[in-house]
Amino acid sequence: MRPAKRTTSRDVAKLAQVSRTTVSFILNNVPGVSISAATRKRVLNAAKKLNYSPNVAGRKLVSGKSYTIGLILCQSPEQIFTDAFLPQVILGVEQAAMQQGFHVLLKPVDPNDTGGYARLITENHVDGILLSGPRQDDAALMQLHRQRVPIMLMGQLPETNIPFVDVNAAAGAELAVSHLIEHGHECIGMITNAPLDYTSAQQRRDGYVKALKKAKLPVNKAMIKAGNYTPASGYDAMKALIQVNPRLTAVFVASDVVAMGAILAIKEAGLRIPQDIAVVGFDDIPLSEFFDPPLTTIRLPAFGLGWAGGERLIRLIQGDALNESSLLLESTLIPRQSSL
Amino acid sequence: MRPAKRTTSRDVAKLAQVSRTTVSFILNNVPGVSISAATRKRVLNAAKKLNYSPNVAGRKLVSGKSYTIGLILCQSPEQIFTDAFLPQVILGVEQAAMQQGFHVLLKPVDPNDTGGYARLITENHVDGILLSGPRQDDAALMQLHRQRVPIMLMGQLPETNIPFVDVNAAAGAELAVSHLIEHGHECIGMITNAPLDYTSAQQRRDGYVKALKKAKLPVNKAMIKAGNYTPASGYDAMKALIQVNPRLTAVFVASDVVAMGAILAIKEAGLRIPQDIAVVGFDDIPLSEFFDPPLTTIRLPAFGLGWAGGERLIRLIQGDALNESSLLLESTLIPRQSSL
DNA sequence: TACTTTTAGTAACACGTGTTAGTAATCATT
DNA sequence: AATGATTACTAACACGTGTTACTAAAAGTA
Repeated sequence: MRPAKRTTSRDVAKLAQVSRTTVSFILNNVPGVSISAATRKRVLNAAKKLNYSPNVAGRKLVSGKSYTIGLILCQSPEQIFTDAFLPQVILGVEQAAMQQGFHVLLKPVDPNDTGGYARLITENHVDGILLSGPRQDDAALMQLHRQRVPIMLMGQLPETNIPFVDVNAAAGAELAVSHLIEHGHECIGMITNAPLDYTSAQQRRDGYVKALKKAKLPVNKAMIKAGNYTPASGYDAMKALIQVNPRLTAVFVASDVVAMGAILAIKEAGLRIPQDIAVVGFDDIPLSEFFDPPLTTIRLPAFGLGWAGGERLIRLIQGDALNESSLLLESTLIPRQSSL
Repeated sequence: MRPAKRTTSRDVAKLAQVSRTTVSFILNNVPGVSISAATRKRVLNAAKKLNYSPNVAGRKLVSGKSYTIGLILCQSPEQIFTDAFLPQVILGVEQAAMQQGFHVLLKPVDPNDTGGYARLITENHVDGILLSGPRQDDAALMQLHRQRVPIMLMGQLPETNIPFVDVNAAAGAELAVSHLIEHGHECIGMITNAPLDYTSAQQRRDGYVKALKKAKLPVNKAMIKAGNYTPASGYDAMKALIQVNPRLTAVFVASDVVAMGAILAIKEAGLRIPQDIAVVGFDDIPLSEFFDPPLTTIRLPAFGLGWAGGERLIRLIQGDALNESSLLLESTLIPRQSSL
């Protein structure tokens, strides 16, 4: 009925005929203490024989460390549902954590009731927090930061000095739009990946604007429509864009998923891609190579982002100083037929 | 420098002028002990004032419970990268866990070195395990099961009596193929979602076979090609299928993502969908509505699967008897233009 | 009043670990 | 041979909590 009794370090000590302290010294390879080769071997054998592994609860209690990081996802459910980008990021985080012997606690939080995750820290469940999709209005976040809780953001929060890792989305967007300009387009629309109160949407819009300005092309607010992560939002936005501006010859859609909807709208309008309207996406999801036509897009280092975030958070937890507190990862243009 | 000292139940006790025991009784609402209304109020106020929350490490140590479940993902990295189904499942798990006050520890494991997750249990990190994508050859899993560790599978392992939740993939596949048969197709190929040593691939194949037999159509092994989660594998499989069998008028692809590649192959062969070859997918990922043409597919209750898995695992952990140990969720046909 | 029951609370232990301070035995040095 | 240093270990404490066994006072009962 009841789960088989756990084997403790005391059991190992008894079997190896030494004190519990010695067991701890040996298994943790504590530097500066001397243990004879014979007893070391005896203890290791005993540990293996009993299949001993230390109880994290006890260890956590005395050390104050939980060797767990909290991965907080502030994205809306729609984004989590549709975002093909996220799994790669998560995988990267997990990989980095595992390399350092850390675990990952996953916590999606409703963007509206942000801050419910603070309990993870106060209850000592996790040693630090990796926050994906931070929001400006997150009061709990600032509170934790003041309490010197190790925090690493994935995404930026301009007004703060909380360290972050992020993809250089603005540069990526500029890359995308410059690519269109180089191919002779002068009337280029944009559909954002998300509503504009998300910083990730702002950055991409800024890159779009910067590329236009650099080429001395006019920036027209009516040419920018907002998506909300879903293909359906891309479909609606594209329809509106075509209707408002018949001179349109190209569109930058700041999310491949949203672009999928936009492409459908273009086809339904009887226009050809890329001959009538060229399309460039953003994210390089695994499917975009198989779009019809294959989608030119910006490849983001998703796995690398997660990895860097996890690795740097753990360094922070362990008290190592980061030589530069934040990190911007660069992206690459993947040219395919939708813009050529 | 050092993180502000934690407030413990001792601090609360001191402020409220009572013993630590009393604090514990009140905050945990222990039944059967009598506490005057006055002191109860005093303690609650003190706790609130000090912003006290109990340290899980201490609690875990004495109770043996961690109020955490381990979500083990045995999928290969390719699948995790491309599987749009997974985020919804994870969200469901988290939701169910949260409702019961549990946390979710995420652990992707390499399918080759399965069993690395056993440490989560022996180290007492988690109270139970929710295993997505179980493999037949997973010795560590059986070992844990014998030790009476609470385990819930997402997906089935035919030879065992470990409780599971799963989607009735066989029935879903049958639905898909029957739909094609009803529309007059007699020469129907199949591309699996994964190599055939995955049970999820077997189940879908079995549904395909069953539908053919029911309609007294011949089953031809050469008409079944294996995919491996990626669109590229669908592309290759479809090319092979067309080459081998020119009479083909329909194909059932047991994954929307893989279907995306198959669709490209069909178009490149100069064939039209659905006039020359009808296509039915599986999963109903958010994008499939926006495929060209929109993809007929089987919708799975992804969120519900995760939710049920989490909820039932927690019931298991808490010692509740499940009235039926396992659960099969049904799926729905979503007819769209790719088969009409 | 004398006895029992209920109320309101506490002291002390257990959980399993890491770590500091200390102790005997052995070895090296003068 | 006497002293000091090193080796090889151990006893005891601390971490923060839940819980059992107990007590002293108050209330109820005969």
